[in-house]
Amino acid sequence: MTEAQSSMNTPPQPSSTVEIRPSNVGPAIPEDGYEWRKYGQKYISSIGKNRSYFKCRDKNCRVMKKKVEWSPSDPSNLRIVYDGTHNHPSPTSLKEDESLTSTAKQYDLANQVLRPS
DNA sequence: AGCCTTTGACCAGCG
DNA sequence: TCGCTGGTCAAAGGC
Ligand SMILES: [Zn+2]
Repeated sequence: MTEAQSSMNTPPQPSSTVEIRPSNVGPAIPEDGYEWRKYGQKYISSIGKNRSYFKCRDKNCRVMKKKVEWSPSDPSNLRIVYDGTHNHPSPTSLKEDESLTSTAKQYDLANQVLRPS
């Protein structure tokens, strides 16, 4: 039978293209004052946790990588691991008195995350 | 137009 | 030697 008939049938269901940025993969993109581009996500069975991979968007910062690790049952508990070093000033000013007072360095503590092999 | 995000597959190193 | 895991890349679509 001609295909163009048969009333509605075998609908290709195009609305199922591909999942569009559901934003439900993680707790949220924690902005620490820099901009990052997510380039991968994997579940590490070794520790039973999810791990997201972020890269600094700055051209002078391509070496700076950020890894966000969070428990599948506790997305609120994030573990941020920074790799590399920034070679450019903060693209976005955190606040205005952060660099003058002790307000800054708060994320520095996050950098102290130990790296157990 | 550009930029962003997501998923799958591949590769390499190690024990 | 093999298997496994972790890590990265590419493509597509949407705003
Ligand atoms: Zn940077």
